[in-house]
Amino acid sequence: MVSVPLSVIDARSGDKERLRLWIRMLRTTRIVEAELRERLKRDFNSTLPRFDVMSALYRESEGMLMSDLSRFLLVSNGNVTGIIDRLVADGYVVRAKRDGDKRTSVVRLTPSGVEAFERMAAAHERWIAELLGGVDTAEVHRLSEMLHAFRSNWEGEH
Amino acid sequence: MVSVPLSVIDARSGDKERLRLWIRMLRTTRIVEAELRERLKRDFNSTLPRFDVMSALYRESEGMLMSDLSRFLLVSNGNVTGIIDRLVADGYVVRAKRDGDKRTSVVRLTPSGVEAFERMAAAHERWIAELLGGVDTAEVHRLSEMLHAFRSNWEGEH
DNA sequence: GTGAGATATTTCAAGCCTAAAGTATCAGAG
DNA sequence: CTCTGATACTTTAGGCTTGAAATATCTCAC
Repeated sequence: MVSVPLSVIDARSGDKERLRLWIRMLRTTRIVEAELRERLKRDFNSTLPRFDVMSALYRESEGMLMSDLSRFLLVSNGNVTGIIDRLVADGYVVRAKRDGDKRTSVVRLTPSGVEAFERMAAAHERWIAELLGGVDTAEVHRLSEMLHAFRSNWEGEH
Repeated sequence: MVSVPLSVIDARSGDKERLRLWIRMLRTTRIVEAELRERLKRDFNSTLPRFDVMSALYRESEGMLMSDLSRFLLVSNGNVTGIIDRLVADGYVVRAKRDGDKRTSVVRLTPSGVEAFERMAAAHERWIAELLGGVDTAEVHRLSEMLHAFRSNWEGEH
């Protein structure tokens, strides 16, 4: 007689595998992130967080609220304030008080910001193609779908 | 007559897919990391970097050099110095000047550090099982192998 | 043994990041 | 109108992170 159902044993061993998966995912992400950080600094004297912010603003040419940015980028409000401050200092972004609500400020890229972002984005895309080039094209699709499913599932619950 | 070989077109479209994959991977990692960070803070008043350092030291009960730690964790030397400083202040880690070489210091967990890490590690494993529970067990294995292959490939080249 | 370059670690300045507290504004109940 | 709670944003304290400069020590050719 077996004292533990097989399904439970399966779940347990699956959990070990999940832990291993997480560690590998974290490590892979860090390796690629470190490489991107280094290249952004070297070629554009910029950073990943700045790139992320500019990328979000590029897609929303009308501009975004600070709170939209922090929600979209999954970072805190105060964090966005600092990054935007530095982008404004560099002339890549402007804060505007447009609508009636005096609490909000709409931030958007300046023409100079658009130009800078486009150059960075082109390089970024080439770098990713190079860095992930070792992953088989068929597997890229599978993997991408899995991660998308994970995230949809997560957001459904939270 | 086709001006661009099909293989090139394939490579191009695969690159777009790789970019999407990277963005999804980064986002998934951030979601899970944010959740872990929050729980480590809430339940153990600790952080992810501290957990990583303690995890490395736990596996090497004889202790590690600062430079071994920074190499293993993929972070800079100066970074490790700060994290170890705080762990020492908390009584979880000791720096020892053992061998002949007066430049190096061997850091290792104290009994209190071992005890604290074991409690955190148990919770951490449960959390990962919960957070990645939505991923099918068969896919976990596939995914894990892919990432392992990616990293081996990367380290072969760098 | 001694001087040059290599190695181990720390310090520093600057930027990223969070949670929590602070400021200003808004919206709605009464 | 005015009070109350919600919302948008900034500020602050503390920790993480890097790359580069600073210290200290080691190694080894001479």
